[in-house]
Amino acid sequence: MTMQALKGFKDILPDESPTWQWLEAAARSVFHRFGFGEIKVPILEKTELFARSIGEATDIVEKEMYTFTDRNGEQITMRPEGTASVLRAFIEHNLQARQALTRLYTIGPMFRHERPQKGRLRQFHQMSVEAIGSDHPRLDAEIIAMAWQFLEELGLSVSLQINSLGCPSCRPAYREALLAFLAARQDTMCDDCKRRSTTNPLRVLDCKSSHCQEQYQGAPVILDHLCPACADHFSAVKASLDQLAIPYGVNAFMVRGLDYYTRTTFELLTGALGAQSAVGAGGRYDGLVEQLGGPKLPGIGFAMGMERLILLLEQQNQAAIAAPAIDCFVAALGEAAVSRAFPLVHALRAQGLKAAMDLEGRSLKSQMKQADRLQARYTLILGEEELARGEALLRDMASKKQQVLAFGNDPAMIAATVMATMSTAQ
RNA sequence: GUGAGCGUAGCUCAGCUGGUGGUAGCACCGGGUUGUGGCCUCGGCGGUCGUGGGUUCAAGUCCCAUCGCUCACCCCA
Repeated sequence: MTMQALKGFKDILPDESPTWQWLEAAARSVFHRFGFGEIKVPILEKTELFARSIGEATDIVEKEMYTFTDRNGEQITMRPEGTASVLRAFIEHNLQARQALTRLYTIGPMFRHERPQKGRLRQFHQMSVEAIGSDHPRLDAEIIAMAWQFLEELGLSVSLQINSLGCPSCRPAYREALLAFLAARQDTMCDDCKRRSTTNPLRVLDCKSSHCQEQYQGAPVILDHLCPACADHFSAVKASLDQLAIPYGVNAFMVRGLDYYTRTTFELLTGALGAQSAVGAGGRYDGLVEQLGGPKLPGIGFAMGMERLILLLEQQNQAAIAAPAIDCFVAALGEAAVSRAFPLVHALRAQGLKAAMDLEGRSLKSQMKQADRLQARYTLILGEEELARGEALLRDMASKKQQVLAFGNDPAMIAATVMATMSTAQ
């Protein structure tokens, strides 16, 4: 093979970019209605930013980051997620001084060095949303509702699961209870679970092995160990979701892969992504802004995986991925006509039409085929006979009806005639 | 990091137990219609069978290695 893109890195070809543009437009539309503003942040950051926010012991930081030394000897990393960078920018520019609650979103590529598979790439794209400055449970519900609204507008059907991970005052006690429970079962659990019980004990309860699941019946559940404040908060989130008629399931075993999450976490799940199940996920991170050296402000956010959304759109909403049609194809026969058509097409484009022509002097049949393939709504036929009579034929491709247009020497005038005729014909 | 499957035309793929690579489909170009698309029909273009070794009289086919892709585990959007 000749030159190829890196493993897990994909080109987005012209065929697919209309879908991407449509997806981004849909996201912006919803996010703006909910009061979010776009922030664009760099793709490279100091490694320390991610190590401190995501957590030193997480898989992402331990083995998945694209980290290298730049020419000045500084350790830098290609962002594996968006929240850390956005919060860094929030702190750096004192955005909290402008309003009590800051609502930000960012769209762009993320990088994780994993083995690629369906719905998972090394460079992938996320739409990442953050709301900083309030720990009110209604904000949690509002954020989840926005994600839900977005998916509804995309025409996608997914399921929502929520959980609460507690806070620094209730999580340690739960963790202890869980560790004790797991310690008693070390001999009978699978190897993965043994490993997980030291690296990420919460994850053990999520094991797919039915043998493990059986012995975890009766395991301590985080929701039973929440402190009163966290329990009230979670109840209020649920009540607010009910108020908005957002359907959700509570999954006490839901865990997040990043260390910074507190209290509310949620996932948007589907069975249509191969081994991957989440199209989007997020949660509250009340200590993170302070931990990164900023003011003591709570926050909540989520990320949606764009490649995963597009996989779903392909299955659930074909209309979203249709190629755009062109307005007018100009078919010219013979050098004299082609020479007249060339400036005409330019004039049509200048007037705002999507116009095309064949430059190679192919047969009319061939040009009609091209017009058809481009899904042209109209074809303007410009042949020697018409030219001699000072006319052109405008063919409606769907109805096959053709009308004769007067055809003078001024391309702009012709263009105006074509456009006027087309708009009245519609 | 671990495991499995697959690399034949631009794309999707046939190719049985080794015996000269397909009239295959789609796409592309041209003809049937001396100037009219989507259907039909005829023809044309198009291949170092991923790469390198080995076995054999003979390898797309068997063996080894290597590169690549895909899917799954782990983990995650």
